[in-house]
Amino acid sequence: MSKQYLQDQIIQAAQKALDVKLNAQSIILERPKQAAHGDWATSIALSLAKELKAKPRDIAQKIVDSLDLDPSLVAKTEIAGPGFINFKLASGWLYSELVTLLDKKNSFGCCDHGKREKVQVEFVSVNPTGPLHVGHGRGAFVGDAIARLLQSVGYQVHREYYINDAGNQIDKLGRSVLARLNQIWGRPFEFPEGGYQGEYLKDFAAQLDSEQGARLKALPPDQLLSEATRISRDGMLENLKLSLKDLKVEFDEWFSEVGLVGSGAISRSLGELKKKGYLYDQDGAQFFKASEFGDEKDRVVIKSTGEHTYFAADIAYMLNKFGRGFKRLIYVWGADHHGDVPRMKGAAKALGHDPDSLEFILMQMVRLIEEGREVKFSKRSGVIVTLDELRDEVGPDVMRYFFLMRRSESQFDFDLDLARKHSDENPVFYVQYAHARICSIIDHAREKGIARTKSDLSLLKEKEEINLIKALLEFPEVVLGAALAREPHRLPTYLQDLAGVFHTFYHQHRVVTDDAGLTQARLDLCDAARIVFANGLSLLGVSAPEKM
RNA sequence: GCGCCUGUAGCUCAGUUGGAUAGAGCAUCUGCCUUCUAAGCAGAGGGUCACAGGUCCGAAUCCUGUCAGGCGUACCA
Repeated sequence: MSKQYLQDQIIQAAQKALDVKLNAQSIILERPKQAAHGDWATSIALSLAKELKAKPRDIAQKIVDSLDLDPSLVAKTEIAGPGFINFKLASGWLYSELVTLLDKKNSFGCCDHGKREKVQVEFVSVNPTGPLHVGHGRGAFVGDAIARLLQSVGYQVHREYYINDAGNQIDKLGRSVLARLNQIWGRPFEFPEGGYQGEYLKDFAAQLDSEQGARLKALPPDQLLSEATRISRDGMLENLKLSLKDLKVEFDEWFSEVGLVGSGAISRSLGELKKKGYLYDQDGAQFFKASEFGDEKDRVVIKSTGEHTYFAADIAYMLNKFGRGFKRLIYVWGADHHGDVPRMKGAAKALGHDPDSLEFILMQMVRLIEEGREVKFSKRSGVIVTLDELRDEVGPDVMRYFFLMRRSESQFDFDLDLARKHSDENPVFYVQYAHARICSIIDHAREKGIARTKSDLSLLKEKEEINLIKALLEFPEVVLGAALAREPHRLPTYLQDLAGVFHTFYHQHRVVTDDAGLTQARLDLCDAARIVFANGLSLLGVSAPEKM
C-alpha cells in the first residue's frame, strides 16, 4: 500500500536528515481535500518545528532532500504552504493496484488486521415480550454492520442475542396473554398491573385460542398460566427470530438467561465477588461495591425478595463470555443504558479482567416522525410501528441504509413519510443505481459480442478515469477505519461519494466504443467499480441490484 | 443538582489521529436524453461551524465556561 511505503520512507529520511526517530503512528499521512495538493500529504515538518526549533519549511526541505523515492511509484514531491510535504503518486502505481483489486474481487477490502482474534458482539437482546419496533432497528443494523466489518478485517466474530427469558417481564407477558384468553372465553379476568396492553397480544391470544383453545380451557388455573407463559414466550421469541432474519440480521447464538440461571453461573459469579470482598448485605439485599470502581454508587445484585437483578445476570454472562475465550466484548446498547457502563466495567475489573476489553457502543434514541410530529411508541402502551410493518412498506434495503447512514452518537429522527415514499430522494438508490448501471454496461458489451481480453490499463488517462481509480483504491482504508472505529456510517458516506465519481465518469466517457483497446480497459475499470460497490453494499447488508 | 450525548447551509446530515479555500443529499434556480440506465450529469445561490474565552504555527475538531435539546441518575427493564 502506498501509505505504508511513504511512511517508511519518511521515517528513514527523517532519521538521516534530522537524526530524529519516528514511528509509523507519528507520521500522519492524509489525503488532501484539494487535488492540487497531491495524493498524500504530511504535516510532519510542522509538528517537528517546535522540538527542533527550526522553521517548518526548512525541516520539510531537509526531509525531502533525503527522501529516496522510487520514481515509478511517486511522481512528484513538493513542499507547500507553511511546510506540508505533498506527494503525487505515479500513474503506474495506480494501474498495478487496480490489477490487485481485480484479482481480489469479493475479497477486496478485506485484510487480516484482526489476526483471527476472537471478538464477541452482543446486540438487540430485546425482551421476548412483543414485536421489534422502529427503535430497535438501529441496534440491530448497527450491531450487524459492526460484526460484518470486523469479520472482513480479520477478526473471528461471534454474534449473540441475549434472551431475557427469565423473570418479571416474562411473567407479565404470560399473565397478559392469559387475561386476553379469559376475555375471549368470557371468563372473569383482571389485566395484570404493568402488563402488555398491545393489540398484538389480542391477536396472539385469538390465534392461540383457535389452535389450542379446547386443550387450554380444560387445564387447572396454575397449569393454564404456566402453559400460557411458555407458549407466549416461545411464540414471541420465534417472531423476533423471523423478523430479524427477514432483515438479514443473523446470530451465531441465542443465549438464554434461563440457561444461565440453570447452570448456576449467577451464584458462582456472585460467590466469586463475595470471596474477593466486593459484596455486602444491606437492608436484606446484596450490593456490589461499584463505587470502588468509579461508579456513582454501589449496585444491587440480589434484591431483598431474593431475586437476582439484571446486573447480576449481566455479570455472570460476562464471565461466561470470557470463559469462552473472547478477548473483546462489544455491547451494542441504547444510550438510555449508558449509566450501566461503569458498573459493568467495575465488575469486570473486580473479577480480574481488563475493563477496557469491554466496549460499549451507545446509540442515541430514535424518534419516529410522522406528518412532522413525533410518534410515541412503547410496547407497554401498545402504540407500535413494528420493524415488520416498516419492512413491508419500504423494504429492507432502504431501512438498513437509513439506519446505517448516521453516526450512533447523534439522535436519529426516522421520517416515516420520507421512508414510505420509496422515491429517488433516498440515497440508497443513488448507490444501487451506480451498481445497476455498471452491470448494464457490462451486459451491453457482452451483447455486442465483445470478448474480454487482457487489457492495457495505462490507456486510462482521463481525469475522470484517474479519479475513479483513486476513489476505488481508497476502499480498503475506509473499511478498516470504519471497523476499528466501530463506525459503519463511514461506508454509506464513502459509497455515495464513489457513486458520484462514477456517474461523472460515465457521463463524460463512453465505455463501449470502436477503440477496442480502450474499451477493454474501461470495461476492466467498470468491473473494478462493480466489485467495490458490491463489496461495500454487502458490508451494509444492502442488496446490489443488477437492474433497476 | 450531577453524569453522558448532541448543536455545522432553509431541511437532513458528513467532515478520519487538530491541517491548506468547511462538504454532500433534499429543497430553489439554469442548462443536458436519436448514442452503454435521466433513480443520472454540469452549473448557480445558500455558512458568525450555538455563544464567549483559552491552548497551538494552525481549531468545526482539544480545554474551560455559558445557552439550547435529548437521555440517564431504581431493590424497573
